[in-house]
Amino acid sequence: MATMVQVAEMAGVSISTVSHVLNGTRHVEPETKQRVLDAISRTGYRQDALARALRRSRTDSIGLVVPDAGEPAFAEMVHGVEHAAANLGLTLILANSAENPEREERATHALLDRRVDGLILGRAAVSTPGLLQLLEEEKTPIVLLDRVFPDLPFDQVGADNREPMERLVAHLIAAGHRRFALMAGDIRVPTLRERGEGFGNAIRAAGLDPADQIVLSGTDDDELKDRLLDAFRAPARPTAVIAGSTPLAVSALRTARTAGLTIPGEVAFAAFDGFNHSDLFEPQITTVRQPAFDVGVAAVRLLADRLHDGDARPRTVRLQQSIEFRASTEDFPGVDADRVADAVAEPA
Amino acid sequence: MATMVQVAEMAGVSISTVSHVLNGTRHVEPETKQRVLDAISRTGYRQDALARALRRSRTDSIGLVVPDAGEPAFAEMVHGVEHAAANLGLTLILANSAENPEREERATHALLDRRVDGLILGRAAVSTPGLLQLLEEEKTPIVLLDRVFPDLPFDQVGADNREPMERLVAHLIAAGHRRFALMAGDIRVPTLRERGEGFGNAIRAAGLDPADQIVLSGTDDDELKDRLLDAFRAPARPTAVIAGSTPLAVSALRTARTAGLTIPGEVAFAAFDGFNHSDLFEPQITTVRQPAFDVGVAAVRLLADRLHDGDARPRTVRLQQSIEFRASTEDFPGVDADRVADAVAEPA
DNA sequence: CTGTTAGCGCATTCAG
DNA sequence: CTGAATGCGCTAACAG
Repeated sequence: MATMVQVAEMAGVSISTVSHVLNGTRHVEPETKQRVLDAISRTGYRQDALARALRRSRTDSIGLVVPDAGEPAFAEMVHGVEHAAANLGLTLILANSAENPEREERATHALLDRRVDGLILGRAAVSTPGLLQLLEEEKTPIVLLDRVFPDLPFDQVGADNREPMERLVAHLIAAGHRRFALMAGDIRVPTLRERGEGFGNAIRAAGLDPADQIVLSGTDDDELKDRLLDAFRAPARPTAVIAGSTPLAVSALRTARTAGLTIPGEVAFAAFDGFNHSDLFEPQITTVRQPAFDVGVAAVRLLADRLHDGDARPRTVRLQQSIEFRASTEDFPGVDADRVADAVAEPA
Repeated sequence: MATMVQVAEMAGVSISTVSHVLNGTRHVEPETKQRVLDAISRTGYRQDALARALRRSRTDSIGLVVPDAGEPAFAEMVHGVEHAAANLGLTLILANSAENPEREERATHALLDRRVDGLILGRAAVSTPGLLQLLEEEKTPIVLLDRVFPDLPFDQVGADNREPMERLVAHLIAAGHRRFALMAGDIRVPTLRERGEGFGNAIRAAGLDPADQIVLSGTDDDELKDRLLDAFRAPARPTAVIAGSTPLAVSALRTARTAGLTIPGEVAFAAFDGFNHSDLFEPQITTVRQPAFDVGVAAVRLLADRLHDGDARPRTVRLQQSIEFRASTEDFPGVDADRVADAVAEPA
């Protein structure tokens, strides 16, 4: 590979001049400039991004750590981040922690050691003390992605999770549902916790008895399924199930199948994040859709702003989710009238 | 950030010694080594990957360019590549060409300029002359991903596309189908071309009349839909539709809906790549499933081998696809007996 | 067993 | 308007 030295020799100028025509950083006589340009194209010279970065102390790259590259929602965020980064001329270094605290810390260090100009971090459900300390001390701008932590002094982007859950549950209550099962999942994850909170808010706001609601939280998928199955087989089974994420939705759907319950005939169903092309398949699932691509874009935007003004006050951006109402919550034959009467008779 | 110089000063040794304890590259007296280690932890020193890479002429990173980061199959490959790269201590620089030749060339250059140790390239449907020339001249190891080009002197990984298509079509023919529609898509893409070829092979092998088959190729999605709709409305409409990719499957399903045809009641259907969790939804779609994650892993493996032995003969690896047979091709009430008789009476 | 030194390829200050 | 020289932070001869 040719270096500036060979270009300079061929053009009969100093490497300083080559550098300046390359970067347009000072005036160069048109004629010499042309000689340099010719030498560049004849040698096929290309700037070495590494050496340039070392000298300038900027890499024009950003790092992205996601907690689960396999989940479609995160894959979409990666897509959005890549897109926005490319638009700014930044290259993207990607790492996946796979919800593993050690991998998360290692990946974060690896990216920082590569001197990324900024880092977008979707934290794992649980982080190492080392990572938390690193976050505190690190000077490189960091944006937290998807999983929003209230008290951290970082720019953060995520979806608004409580509001759509409240709206969804209110909708189902208005349709007559009184007993819900929520597949809440790992509530150490802010996203899932917030969705769970939205659920609680809606139940209380409607004056329903929280004791009638089944909230299944935990990290053991098999156990969640078992508990949901028990609920399905109990005398007063839930008439509506809400899943807080795609994996939880898969578990819920499998459990409904195991229990022999049809959707929406025997149980209503809705999911956050959900499945692609839900409009094409039965059951048509009511879905709270997160603008995952845009969340990624917004993260880059926050990062770029911070790169530009390091002292601005940290911002937390919440993107709105939309609810795609479909048959899975609409076409059920109606809730058992007795049970509805019970629930209404003895509000919380 | 602390540099080796401060560590060396604090430990009372030369930077050379610091470097050697860091890299374990020559023996250091246990006692001095300990002093260095102490100084490192007290200063919070971390190696600068940039400077290290510049000096060593290796970045311990690899580049990945995908043609469509939004397609789930490629997202899975990205996941697989990241996973395998991380296992080898390599960081991943990701770029998306979005099927745009200029972006592809720009991205490839950007990664190469960053001196990635190797590059995994999923080519766009059409590349610039500049990219082709670059590929020819470039010394950095390159592995072609997913889209296999027969005559190129590169390591390549992709799925075997002809065989499963042949098997699928044979299966459908055995079930009585004689008139197919293939959503072939952009046959400049090797993957789609190979799937199309597999289709042709199967038709010929069965002695069916190619003229009875409808092969819809092209890049204009609306036009493909229109032509499929025409086919659906023709007197002798196809009894089975095969989609060569997920986007094509979406188009086909929408068109079937427009035409008011039920699956599999009135038309059988199968798709390559398909949808996640197809077992949970109706219609349950027969799917040719590509091991996308493993394709990504295999690409890294090829690249690592090449990094280790640059002179080995280029290899092309084809991973096998599995066919998930489901109701969409199984439970149709049967093909129109007359038409079957016709087709059998006048073989190609 | 350890230290000194010369670059890796570039951007940039300082001279001219 | 252009060139010479310095150093970003590190590794790897080379020397002792």
